[in-house]
Amino acid sequence: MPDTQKSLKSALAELSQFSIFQGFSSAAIESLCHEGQVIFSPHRETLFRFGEEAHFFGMVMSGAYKLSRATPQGDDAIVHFTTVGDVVGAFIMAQEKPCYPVSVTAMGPSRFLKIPRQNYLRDWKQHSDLILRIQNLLSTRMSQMHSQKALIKAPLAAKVAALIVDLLHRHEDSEALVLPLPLTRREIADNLGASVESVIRVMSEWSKQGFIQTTDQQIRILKLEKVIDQIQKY
Amino acid sequence: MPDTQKSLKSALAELSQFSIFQGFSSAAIESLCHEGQVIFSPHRETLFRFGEEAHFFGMVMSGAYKLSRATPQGDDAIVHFTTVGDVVGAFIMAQEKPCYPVSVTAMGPSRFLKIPRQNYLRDWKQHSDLILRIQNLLSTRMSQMHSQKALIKAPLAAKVAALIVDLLHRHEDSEALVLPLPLTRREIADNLGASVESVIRVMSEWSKQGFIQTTDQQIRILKLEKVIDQIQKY
DNA sequence: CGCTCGGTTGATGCACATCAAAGGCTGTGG
DNA sequence: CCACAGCCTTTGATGTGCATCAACCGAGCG
Repeated sequence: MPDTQKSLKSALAELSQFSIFQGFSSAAIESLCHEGQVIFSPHRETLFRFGEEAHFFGMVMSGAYKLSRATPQGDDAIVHFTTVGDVVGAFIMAQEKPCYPVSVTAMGPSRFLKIPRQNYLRDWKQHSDLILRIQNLLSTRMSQMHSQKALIKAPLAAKVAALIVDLLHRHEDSEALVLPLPLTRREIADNLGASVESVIRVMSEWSKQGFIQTTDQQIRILKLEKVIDQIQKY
Repeated sequence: MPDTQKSLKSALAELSQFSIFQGFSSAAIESLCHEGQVIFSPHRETLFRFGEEAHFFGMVMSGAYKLSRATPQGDDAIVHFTTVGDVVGAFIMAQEKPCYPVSVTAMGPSRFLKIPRQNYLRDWKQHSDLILRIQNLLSTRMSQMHSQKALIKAPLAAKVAALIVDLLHRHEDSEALVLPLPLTRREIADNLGASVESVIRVMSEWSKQGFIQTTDQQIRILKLEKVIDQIQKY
């Protein structure tokens, strides 16, 4: 038995935990993920590249990935951070000859369930509740982009604060005070359209004030209220 | 026969033109839009308001609407411009108690097909190809937001140019050189997160150069290549 | 040990916001 | 019919948040 299938079989129990598969039997999940693979991505490995033809979609099983795009200036703009349980690429599967609209790169060691487009066209498309779940994920993402857009004119501190709060809320356990993904200042900057230095100036001020604390890429929030205050302040 | 139903009946022929209803029979469309109304919105009338419970979704039949959100500073951020054929609010219909994530306001006199949420839950949800079409519209919108995000660090001129080019491409006939909606400098500014004055400075320069020309809110592009150049230039 | 990567700090400059003032145009009410 | 208010556009003067540039430190790593 090839390695990939073995890994899929052994992952079945894990898969049934994810909200997208809630209420599906093991057999149903197995059929939906037929020929799928659990991919291990080391830190900074790129899973899909912007513009490539999209033969696969899938779901983040552990860790996190950033969705990014090259800017005309040559650097990257991070469009979205995907975390555990997020679906990637599913909503372009129905297009004729879909191409990835963003590059997908691991942030820290991560695992991804990679499913052939075939499956989408054959199985997923027909399950209207499956499509609706995907649509809900997509619409959450959309609404998050909207919130971010509402802050364009706000000072940088507000944007950073909003990003932190958003990422914090992704945790299942809503009491958690640690961001669910390793995040460098550069990545924050690339997501907000700011420079690294400016982000650093904002965040080291907060560190001094004791609002947050970072130990190698892990950001811990000490005074959440204070951070939330920054969003409104102007 | 009440006025609203009459207007729906008489609109059936028109409805069948829209891509979302392609391939559906008159009877099918009528059932999908059962109890729907064609709403006429005068300029600047607000159809839905941010945060309100969403009892309706629908489609732009003529004119255009802006989707906006209040910023913490009190002014509005325009999140998206919807034009003819766009669907509004459909992707939140499947949520338990959906609320509009944006306000929807007419730009110039417009018409909107307003459909009760009921219909979505009863009919639309089951038609998986209908959902897929909506998903495609949504994913187009998403990808447009991504492009815009890739330009955050670009100079204002590039953002304005990109917006104009994007709106121009919405026309069925791709040769058209007039924007498909009346657009004030303030709306452009609110969409890009810039100040009115800055937008004006960029655009009046282009007018002087003869790239564009505006006669009461109607923006005509005279030298498309020159405008496109602005996106890359930095 | 040189390399890359992440974080930090200070000096300088610019793109754009802000403020102020004015003119045209439309609708509205006295 | 005129006055007035609101909206859109425009232009100039002034200010500032943040980018940019430059330099340095510590940690991990082949």
